[in-house]
Amino acid sequence: MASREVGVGAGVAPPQQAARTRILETAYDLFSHNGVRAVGIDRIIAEANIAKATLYRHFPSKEDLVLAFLELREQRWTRDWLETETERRARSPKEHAVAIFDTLDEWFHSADFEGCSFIQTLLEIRDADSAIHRAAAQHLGVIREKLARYAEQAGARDPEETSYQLQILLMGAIVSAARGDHAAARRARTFAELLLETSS
Amino acid sequence: MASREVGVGAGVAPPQQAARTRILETAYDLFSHNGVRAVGIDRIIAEANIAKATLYRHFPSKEDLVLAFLELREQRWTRDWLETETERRARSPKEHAVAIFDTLDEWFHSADFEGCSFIQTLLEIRDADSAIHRAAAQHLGVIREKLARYAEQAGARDPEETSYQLQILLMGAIVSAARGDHAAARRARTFAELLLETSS
DNA sequence: TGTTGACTATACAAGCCTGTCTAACTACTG
DNA sequence: CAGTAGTTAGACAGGCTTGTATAGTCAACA
Repeated sequence: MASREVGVGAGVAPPQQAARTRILETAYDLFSHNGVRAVGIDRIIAEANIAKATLYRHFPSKEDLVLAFLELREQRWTRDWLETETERRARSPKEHAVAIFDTLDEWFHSADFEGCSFIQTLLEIRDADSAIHRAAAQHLGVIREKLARYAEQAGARDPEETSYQLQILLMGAIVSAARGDHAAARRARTFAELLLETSS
Repeated sequence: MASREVGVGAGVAPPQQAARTRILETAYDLFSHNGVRAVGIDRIIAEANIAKATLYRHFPSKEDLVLAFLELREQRWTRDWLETETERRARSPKEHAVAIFDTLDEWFHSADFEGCSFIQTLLEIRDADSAIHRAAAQHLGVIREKLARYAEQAGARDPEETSYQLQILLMGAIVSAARGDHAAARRARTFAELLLETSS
């Protein structure tokens, strides 16, 4: 994944964006590996080598930083990785819904499997009124919509219902992998094939 | 759920157990609804109406209290509720594996659906070497073993493999419900029926 | 009746948390 | 050359965190 620009600006970063980028990159790394609750502002400041005032200039509160992190996570994890990799793997749009579990399989076997930040954040910040909780839920909603398109391409009779079922599989496999089940994606994959055979 | 004895002692509580029980009851309520990370010792002390020294007499550290909470959670949630209710609902052992999703359905629709403490704790405390993380993983393992027995009773060819798949469904449904999907258990149920039809 | 053990209340240590503020430095810009 | 905006380092506030220590209360029991 590119470590230069993060979709905040376009093209070459104006110099005043360099600090912001460094902050967000560090937050991305720490939040995605440890959860947003376990990582404090001070640690981000230390590892990003910036001053506290600089962080608070770019992100008025930790909540703002977390929301920016989730946004970036959707770009990098959901779009640039999960979707891109899945659509690259599949030989036809019909196969997207199953190929997504092959993508997961590769992830689960990678050295630093860091888990799903949306699920983790959703559970960590449980207040349903909080902007962070709602953002995490919404980012999961975006994934569900993508699954609905995949279900449609696979010829599902009820793509909406199938997408909810696929997401249950997806999230269940991720939690199972976090528990130590390295074969979770394979198990979920055979499951998904069964679902699509029956519901199309 | 009984609010007197908590399986710590037997029968009538010796007077010196009263404080311990009050601490553990309060911790159970707070931890299960808010997560172990979000709840501090001070809050437990305040709500249990006990002195700080009393808490540290019974539980040398917060980690000990969390481990005791997870133990109690297994007794109450896994055994006294999930298993008991599932086996009560099923008309025969063959139906256990599907009935568990009816039990979940009732849970998801209850007023204070608090989520699965084992999943939440597993994700909150990510250090795989931590005793808390390992305990949470192990309590999920106990559930998987139960699912293997249910799969066997349902006539699954490979009860072990089926149990892993059932747990992916189970945990996926729980996370989906936490996201706001009230129909998650119903969706998972039809899914489980499909699995058992095919794999037996 | 005197001792023991559990409890209460409260102060305190040491550290981490978010967030504000000051003061100085740097680099660009009019 | 002066002004402005971004940055840096660090102090500080106020609160919360886990855990320890002190001192006093209460009840059971020998």
